[in-house]
This record gives sequence, C-alpha cells and structure tokens, in this order.
Amino acid sequence: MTDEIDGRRQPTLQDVAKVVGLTANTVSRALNDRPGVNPATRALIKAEAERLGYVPNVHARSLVLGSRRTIGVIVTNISNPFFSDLVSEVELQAGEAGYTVMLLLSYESANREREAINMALRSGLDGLIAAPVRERSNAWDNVIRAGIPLVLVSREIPQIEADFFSTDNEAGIRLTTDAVLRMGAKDVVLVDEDMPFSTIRLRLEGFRRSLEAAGLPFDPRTQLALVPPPRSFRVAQSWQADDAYRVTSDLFDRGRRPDAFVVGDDYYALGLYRTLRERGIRVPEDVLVMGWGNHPFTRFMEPPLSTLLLPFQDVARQATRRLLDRIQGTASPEIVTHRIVPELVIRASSTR
Amino acid sequence: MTDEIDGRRQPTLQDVAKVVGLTANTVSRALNDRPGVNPATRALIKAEAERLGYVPNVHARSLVLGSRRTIGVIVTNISNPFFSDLVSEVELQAGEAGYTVMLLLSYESANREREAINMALRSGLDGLIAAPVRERSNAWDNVIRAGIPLVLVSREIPQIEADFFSTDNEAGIRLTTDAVLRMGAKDVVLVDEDMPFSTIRLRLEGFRRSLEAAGLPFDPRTQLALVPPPRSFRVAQSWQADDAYRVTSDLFDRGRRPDAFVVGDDYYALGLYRTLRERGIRVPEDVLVMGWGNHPFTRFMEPPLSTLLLPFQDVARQATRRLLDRIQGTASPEIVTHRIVPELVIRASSTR
DNA sequence: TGAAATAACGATAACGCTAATGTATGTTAG
DNA sequence: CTAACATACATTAGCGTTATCGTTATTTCA
Repeated sequence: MTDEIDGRRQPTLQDVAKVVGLTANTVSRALNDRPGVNPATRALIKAEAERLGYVPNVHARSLVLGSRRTIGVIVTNISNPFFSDLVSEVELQAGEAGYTVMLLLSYESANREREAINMALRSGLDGLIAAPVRERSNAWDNVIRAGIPLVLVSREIPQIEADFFSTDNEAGIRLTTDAVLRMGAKDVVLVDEDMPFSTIRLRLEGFRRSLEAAGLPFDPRTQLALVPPPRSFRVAQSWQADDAYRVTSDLFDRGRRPDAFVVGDDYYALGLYRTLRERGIRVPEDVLVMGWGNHPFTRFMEPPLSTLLLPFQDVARQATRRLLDRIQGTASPEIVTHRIVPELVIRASSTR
Repeated sequence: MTDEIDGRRQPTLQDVAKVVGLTANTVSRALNDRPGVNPATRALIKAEAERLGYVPNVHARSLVLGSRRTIGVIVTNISNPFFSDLVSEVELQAGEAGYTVMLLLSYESANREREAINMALRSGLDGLIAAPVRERSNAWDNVIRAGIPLVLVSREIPQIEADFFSTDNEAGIRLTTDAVLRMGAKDVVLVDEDMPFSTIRLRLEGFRRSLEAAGLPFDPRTQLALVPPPRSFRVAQSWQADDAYRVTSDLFDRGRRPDAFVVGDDYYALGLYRTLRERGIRVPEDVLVMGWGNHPFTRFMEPPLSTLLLPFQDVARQATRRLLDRIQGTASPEIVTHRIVPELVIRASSTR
C-alpha cells in the first residue's frame, strides 16, 4: 500500500526512481540530458516522469546550484510607458534565455528603493536591472559587494561599478531642437522638469549647444519653462500635463512670445496645446512644437505631434544581454556605458 | 587561518554560530525571533550577524519551508495602462505582506500563456494572479491540479475553479450609455471590439438593455461599429485609434448620423474625434461622446472626454488579498466572483 | 528538601536536488 | 589472456536552512 496516489504531494526524483527501479541520481542525469545513462533507460525514465507528472523542485535545485534563474527589475513606475515597455522587453529577452523576472517598484522613493534592493538581495537573484531613483542610495553598494551582477538603465549613479544603458538625452534634445531651428525658429523655449538630475541636466546642456550652434543666444531666464517635480508617483502622470499648462500659461502672461517649444515629455506637450488653444495661438503656423517619447496618443493630437521615438527596445535588449553575459561569466570585465540615440518622428506640429 | 574574510562567499548560519560559539540552530531561532533563546544571547547573535553581513539564504529557506513567498502575475500586456496599474497595485499589496512578484507576459498569445503557466509551475510560486488570454487554455487545469492558489482578474474562464475579480463591464456600459441618454440622445452608436469575448459580450448586452429601458430600439446593424481585433500586442495600442477612425468614418460614409457615441476604450474615442473633426461635426453640440478607461490623456482632449474610471485599484487589492488568504489558508473555501462597478467621470464631451 | 516544571541550548534529521566517487560489468588492445 | 579502459549505474555527501526531539542546568512549588 504505497502513497503513490496521495493526491497532494508532488512526486519527487525519489518517487520516479522507485517506480523505474533506479536511483534518484540516475533519474536526475537522465532528465537533465547529462551523459552516463543508457539511451533506452533514459527514454523509459522520461516517459515515466511524464506519466507521474513529475516537476523538478526549484527550491532544491536553486539551493544546490546556487541560482534561481531569476533576474530582478527595479524601476520607479510601470505607469510610465517607457518603463512598461522596457520591462516588457526585458521579460521577453530574459524568458528566451530561460530566466524569469521579479518586478520591484520604487515609485521614486528612496525608502522604497532601499527596501526593493534588500528584497532583491534576500531573494537570491542572479542579477539586477535597475532604473535608480533620483536620490542616490548607498544600498546599491551592497548589491555590488554581494557580487550580484547589476546593470543600470535610464539613470546613472555616480561612482558605481555598473554597466549603464540609456537613451542619449543630449543627442535627443539636439535632434528636436535642431528640427525646429531648421524650420526657421528663432526663439525656442524648452519645457522640462525642474530637477537637478543628470538626465535633465544633459537635456539642458544639449539645448544650449543647439542654440549656440545656430548662432542664437541662450538665456535661461527666458528660454526655460521649468515644471515643478511631481509630488506622487503612484498615479499615472497626467499631472505633468497640468503643470506644463500652468507653467506655459505663466510664460505667455509674462509677455513672452516664442516661436517654438521643445518639451521633455509628451505629456508636457498635451498641457502646452491647451495653453496655446486658449490663447488662439496656432500650431504649427504660429509656434512649432516638438514632443518627447512618442506616446501612443501623440499621433492623434490636433495637430499630430512631432516627437522623439525612444529606443527602449534597444536599451532593454542590450541591458538584458549584458546582464545575462555577466551572470554567465561571458562578459568582458570592464564597465560599459552605452547611450542610444533616439529617432525623430516628424508630424504636423513641427512642419509648415 | 580561517576563511572568515574570504571575500566572495556569503556568511551562513554556521559561520555566525562559530563566531558566537553556539550552534546554527540557536542562531536560526534567535534571528527569527522564535522562543527558546536567552534575551542577552539573542541580542549578541543579532549584533554579530549584522556585523558579519549575514543574509539568510532564500534557496535553503524556500526548500525547507516549501515556499518562496512569491506570487506570479500573468497578464497579457503591461503597455495597457489598466494592466500596468493593476500590476503596480498587486506589487504594492504583495510587498506589504512580504511577498515578491514574478511577472509573466502572454501578449494575448495562447502559446506564450502556456509557457508562462509552465514557468510559473516550475518556479514553485505560492500563488498566481492572472488575466487569461481570449483563447481558453487547458494549462490552467494544471495550476488547479498542482494545488496552487489561483485568482483570475479581468477575464473569466468558463468551468474553472478559481476566484474572479473584475470591473463590471455591463454596469459600466450602462453607466456611459445612460449618461448620454439622459442628455437627450436618441440614436446612440457603440464602438467596440469585434470579438466574441465575454467582456465584450457583456458590454453589448448592457448597451442593448439601456436602450430598451429608455424605450429606444436596438438594431445591431446600425447601432454597432465594430473594430477589428488587433494583430499584434507587442506595441502600444494606438492601432485602436486608427481602427476606430476607419470604422467610424465608414459609418458616416454610409450616411448614418448618430447623436451620441459610447466606446469600449478611450483610444477608440481618440480615433472617433479625428473622424468628427474631419467632417466638421462638433462635440458635444452635434454628438455626445463617452469614453472608457480614463486614460491620462482624456482630460486633455478637445473637448475633454467624459469617460469611465475603472476600479483597477480595488480589483488588484481584492484579488491580492484573496490570493494571500488562500495561500495562508485563511480564505473561505467557496469560489468568489466579484465585479466592481466603475465610476463615471463626466467632462465636456457628454454635457451641453 | 525533593520532585516536577521550565528555560536554554545541542544533536540529529529532513527538505529535494546535484556532484563527486565508487563499483560492477562489458569492451578493446597488445 | 590480461591489463587498460569505457559504460552504466549505485553510493555517499553536501547545499543552508528549519523542525523535532534530547539534554542539562535552573527555577518553582508542595
């Protein structure tokens, strides 16, 4: 009277071994296609395992192999299409390599990020892809110290030994700025977030350079419309549109009459469009507008918004590839930093 | 000459035990706040573990406890804001209960879904929250058979023993339809996806009932604008707007002149707006429009779109709560089905 | 004061798997 | 014909925890 059909307990290697009259070790070798098993025996074992519904216990396997075949992804917010698309692509690439993805969300909170990192450390992950929050956390050092491969995306952390993949913010802003300059704009305003963060700084820098290259003056007091940073990251980011609406309205109230806007996020353009509509300022006749991100709704704005297609797929693919190489020890030892240039998407808002 | 500072190897319970002159067992009890340890000893052990940077090995822990404290989330696509918000909320709730989230994406593909399910089964998850693809897969039966707690969201699977949480599609469409009827609409058209799927069917049914309750006739040939199902789910869903644009343009070309539209997705409204603009039909003066989903961009459409706020947070919270209860064995045994009624968001597109 | 209860810890086993050896067979070469 | 060598399997050990039971010293109460 065996407990073969005991209903609840999952069959183990032992159970399979008992049925075929061999030992667990041999069954293990057979199922994992390792040498030292008679082909006929191997076939028998596989058939029997299948029949019993044997599923290897990952916990035991992870313990002995020291790996879970899981990578962690820490991002601030998957409501942001850039990050959701990034996570999607990482999941796809990792899945093809037989790795699963553990998702950890920080919501731009340094505390939550620290918790996420600790969770990741405790979870015995094989590697980590992360978009850090704006505030630098020293918990990342623990990741490095624990020897867990780490690849950063989107935002860099100063003085940390980790590969980095990102869209090229400076090249991006230069593309959009140059696009309106080519159309004859002489007074361009940049609408962007008011934060001393590296990505924003790079955009500012690129903006300035494009203006100077065109022989135009750059005055931060008149050519920048800075949007206050958001208060919460739990909700979808339409606050960005509201804030951009306010900031650009103020700008016109102060008597400014620019002939072009380049913005750091498509949602800013959404708010800007409202400002312009309210004041009877026509796009593109009176002002040119360039967005950032190619959000799905931009094609249906009136007029359709010219914008920037961010290379999230490339970023995700390269970051995942690099991480897997590090995990498998096939990566070159030096730290790599890769900024991928985005692509212009020209529509009606920037052409006349 | 010990290997105490060997640099690579993580310290284990044994290592901590050796340092404090006790056994691994006692150290385990001390660190996990289980009784049977002298308070002074406990404090010493904790301090020493901290000093050594001891992190418990989850693999060993999972093996002996038979649990990873991880739940799986299978959804079709996190580019869809509804699902990304849902996943966010699940991650938040699960995190508070000490559970991490493994993300698996199916992209509406039955094959990928099957793979995801197998991956989940092999990964020794404690439970599963899933939004199944349109095509019924029998792999779900394996989940049930393996005794892994399963909670479905958004889409039901006929004849499966699993809890189900969803927005109330029928109540939702009745809310939006009644809203335009109250404003005096006499000829309403429903724009929705052309799929024999339960959520769509429920919406169709609700739409018909609302019309009949208002004493209006319902003719599927004139009052339905069906949008073909998408071909790919990898990219963000702006194809929905394109298709809705085409379908509604056709409708006007055939001479129809409805006085209101209710749509099954905000992106449909985006395409519909274009159709109306091109033909000089004014919203809300000539036609009323009601959206679905309260996507962040709807507030900034011109005119701002009335829509439905989907209770994704409630769905996620209740589903997660239910799953955790099942995992911890504190759930009532019977299967529960819960449809949460969404909330109207009235803006300019449906009022005059 | 002595028997029983309690506290604080140790010894041992177990979770299910894989890796390193060990041991019979059968096969080949000189 | 025997040494050398594969082949196909079994034996043993170990991954790092937690759980169950013992053991010893200390406290409690009649």
